[in-house]
Amino acid sequence: MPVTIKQISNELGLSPATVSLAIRNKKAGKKRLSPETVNLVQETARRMGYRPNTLATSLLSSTSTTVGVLLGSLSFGSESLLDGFKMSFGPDYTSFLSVYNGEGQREKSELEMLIGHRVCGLIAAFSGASENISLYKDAVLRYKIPLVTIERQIPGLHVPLIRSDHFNSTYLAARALQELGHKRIMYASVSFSVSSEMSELHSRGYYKAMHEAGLEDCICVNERRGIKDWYKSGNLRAQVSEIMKTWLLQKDRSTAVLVDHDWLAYEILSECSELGIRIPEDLSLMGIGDYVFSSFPYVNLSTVASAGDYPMQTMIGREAAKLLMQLVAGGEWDGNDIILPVKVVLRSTTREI
Amino acid sequence: MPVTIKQISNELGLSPATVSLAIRNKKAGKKRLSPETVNLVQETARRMGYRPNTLATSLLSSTSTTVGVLLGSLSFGSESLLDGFKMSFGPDYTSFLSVYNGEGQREKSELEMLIGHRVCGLIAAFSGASENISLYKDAVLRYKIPLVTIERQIPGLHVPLIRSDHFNSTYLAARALQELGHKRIMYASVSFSVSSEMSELHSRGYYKAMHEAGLEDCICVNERRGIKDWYKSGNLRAQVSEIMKTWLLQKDRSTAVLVDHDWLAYEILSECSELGIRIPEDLSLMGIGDYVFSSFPYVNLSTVASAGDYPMQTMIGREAAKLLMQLVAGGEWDGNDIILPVKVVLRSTTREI
DNA sequence: GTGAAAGCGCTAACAG
DNA sequence: CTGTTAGCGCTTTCAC
Repeated sequence: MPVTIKQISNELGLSPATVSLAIRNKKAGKKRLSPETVNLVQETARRMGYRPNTLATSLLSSTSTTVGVLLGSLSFGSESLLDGFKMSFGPDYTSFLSVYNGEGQREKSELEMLIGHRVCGLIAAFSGASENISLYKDAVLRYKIPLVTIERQIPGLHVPLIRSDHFNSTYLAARALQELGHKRIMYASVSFSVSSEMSELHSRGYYKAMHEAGLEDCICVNERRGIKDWYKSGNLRAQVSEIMKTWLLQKDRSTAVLVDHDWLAYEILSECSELGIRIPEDLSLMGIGDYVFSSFPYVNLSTVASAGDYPMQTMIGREAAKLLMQLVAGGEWDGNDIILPVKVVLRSTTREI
Repeated sequence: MPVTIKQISNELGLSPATVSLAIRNKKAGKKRLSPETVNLVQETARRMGYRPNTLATSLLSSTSTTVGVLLGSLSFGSESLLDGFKMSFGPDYTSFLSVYNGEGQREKSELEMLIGHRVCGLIAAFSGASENISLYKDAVLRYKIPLVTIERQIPGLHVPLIRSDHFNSTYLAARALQELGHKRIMYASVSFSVSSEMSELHSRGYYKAMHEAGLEDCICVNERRGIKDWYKSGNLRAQVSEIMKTWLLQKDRSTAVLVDHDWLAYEILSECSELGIRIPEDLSLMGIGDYVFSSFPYVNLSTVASAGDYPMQTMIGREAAKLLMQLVAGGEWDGNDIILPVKVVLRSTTREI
């Protein structure tokens, strides 16, 4: 049913080559087509609803304008990430969206599909499944597909990583709390299988800030298996109870709690209101991430935000896509990962002490 | 750089045809290849990192396994929608994600791209820009691309629409409030250019419930231009002030307010806490949508939710993709739109009176 | 059992 | 200024 160049050429009694040139108005070399022909052809093409078959063009030119986006899951914040990608993709590029929902097998098949579609570039959130590393290597080394990663590195493959500055998130947060006069600052984290690098950096930032200030650290780490919907209300309840129990049992209670993630803070806010613990009077609370709800007046959570012009997820998406576009255009990578800066935002869940 | 069948055939001294058959292990007709050949070829293909070029296959077969997803914007809730799509797309399908950010011109070019890529199916949120209708028609009528719409109809094109039951959202909500004993129920809405159909149905549902009960209606509609980030904190402030002012000035104040959208309710919660209006003691508040935050204990908003197994956006995505897959497989559409059922969820922002 | 040839839609080279 | 030819990578007849 699609209209082809051949159909137009038959309709007009011209050769396909002429039609092809006329449609794109290509004055290649010295051979200018007559303006009448060009007009006639373009007019006819429009009338017949002709849409060039990108598949054919890509096949012929061995290049495409499609980029693959491979994500581990579609959850809260993904929309901002995708929005960031869109900001930097050129207007002529389209993107495939692939999601593997934390399944290594799916990650593999989605990646195979993207390679099969001969994407000209790739943005991926690697799962960590070692059996898939060779496929990523194939994509980059054999198929020469420029690859930019987010969230975590792919071991053995030297490609750019774009991420938030996890180390400074906790470092600056702890420092900010210290400056408010807090001495006993607890750090609570819920780690997911997906983010071990992140947790590691978070812990280190916190330690450094505490040790530099000569303060004692107090850390409370919990596990949460299953990344799907982990942030939805209720799914963090057990971890939050654990954190609050730890706090309640402290002989010398911390005056501030710094948590891994805003969503954890939201749950703690709930828990505290049930427990009759007033925030920030009884306890200062700080999150990380600055998700939409944190700036919402009703919540007004102190947190660590992107220091850039957009929310962190958007920044990551934007920078990742920007770099990818450069690589696709043949540019060189300077070899450095992009660590996006953060800043502390003090709102009303923290107080001076 | 990509590995081709020809390379494999050269490597092995076989013909491309044999290799092609062996790779897919196709025993077409009676001509079974010798198992040794099959093994040898498959082994070699694996070793060489062969990935079939989908572009070539699609071109040859005039079919593809890519579906186009065209959205007006990427905002809060889009991730659930996309997740819903993914749930129903077959594992062999990939999707293009196109976003036009409310710009008619962009909608056109993205749609053209999708057609150019010869997607086998299309899910679209039409912008309402009449100049683009003919292109949608071209896609469906000329290119025979099955199309499923979400959010709004495309005038003049008889294709399925998947949406939430807007009418019953307000109808059931108003009824629920009546059952709690409320007589004076205000309905406040912030309408966007994008959603006139929705607003219309919302109003009608509310009216019906009030008139059936013999109660007087009180409606307060505000405009909010620019759909991008309309829900972010602060962007609804003016509208919310207007709504609260209307309420404060009522001679006989409404005991309940029903709003168009949970996010509006969140803002009202903030506004009320600043104004010293207690919810639900002074005023019962009900939203529509049941977004993640509504079920969050700290908010606990009474609202209208999906009556299905998943949140509304996910349901819409799931059902839209499911129907599309049926159409792609050659199935017939029964001609009816899919209106997804809703239910009232009473939480703690409403009280009996 | 395997190979040769044609063609999907398009464009680049080269003739005319 | 326009037409002919060849070929991108793949699969499908149809011969051998």
